[in-house]
Amino acid sequence: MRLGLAPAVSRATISGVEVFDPRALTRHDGDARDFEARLAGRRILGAARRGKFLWMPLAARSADAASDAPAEALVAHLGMSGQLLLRAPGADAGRHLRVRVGLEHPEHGELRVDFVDQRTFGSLAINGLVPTSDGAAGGWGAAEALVPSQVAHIARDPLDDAFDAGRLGAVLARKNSAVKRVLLDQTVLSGVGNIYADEALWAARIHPETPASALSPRAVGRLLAEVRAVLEKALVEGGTSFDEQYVNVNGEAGRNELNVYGQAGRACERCGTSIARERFMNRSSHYCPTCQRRP
DNA sequence: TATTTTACCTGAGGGC
DNA sequence: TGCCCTCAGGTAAAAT
Repeated sequence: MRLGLAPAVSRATISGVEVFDPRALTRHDGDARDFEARLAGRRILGAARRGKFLWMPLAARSADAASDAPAEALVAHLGMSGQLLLRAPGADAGRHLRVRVGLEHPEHGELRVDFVDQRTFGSLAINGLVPTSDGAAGGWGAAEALVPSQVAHIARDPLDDAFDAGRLGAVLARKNSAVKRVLLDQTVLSGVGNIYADEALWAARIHPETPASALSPRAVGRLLAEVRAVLEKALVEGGTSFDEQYVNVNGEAGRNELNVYGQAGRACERCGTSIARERFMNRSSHYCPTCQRRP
């Protein structure tokens, strides 16, 4: 989504903002009027991402520009069902349109970004930027070593050049929690949700309930490699469309195919054993009982 | 302090 | 037909 958004929003000026549902602003610390007023007339500098958080740094208003570095950003988290759709100005609103951002781009002309969200777990916010703790760029597509303050506690994703693999190993070694629980903890590593956790654990042949501290350094290395492979594949395929909520900026579904998630009862691709599904943290885990031995 | 559970939310789909 | 229940899951607050 960030890749699709970046060329359309970079250097564009926000011509107007309409908030149709205030629940889309649960991460914003002002009301809808404040949100609209603070965005109108601002210029977007780019589109950056860390894990599942996306943000668009905003140029300072010329009057209060103390430095060249942006001071705040428009932050988005899509939750489960959020979409940022790039649409022509006259396009249909659709049923779950929550926020509409009108843009004027120096080359592409008039555009709009629609924040559409069925389940309303996603939201937008205007948030101050703070320096990164490690001094590296804030995330993918970030020009500066800055990150929105509400994203500062989120770890880098495993594909980020500045990702600290040593720290991951150290955290895993001292956690007795199930390894899948740790994979889902965005303060340890980001970008992995329920689907990609199951896929990476299957690929690494590790049972989701294995205590993180019980993994050998070799197993940790294998797991990290598979997490990276799963994320890279998903990015190439444009994401995973388990239902119609997962789409790119043009509303197109991802084509990523899965080995275990949602495959309960089907034969394991490697050994033919029936894929198991069980409750885990109020959701589901999918795994192969033969390839992924319960500890 | 560290870990685990729950609330938030809508729509699809199944059972009766 | 229509009501009730379950399920989907990321985050952060609340509970243990």
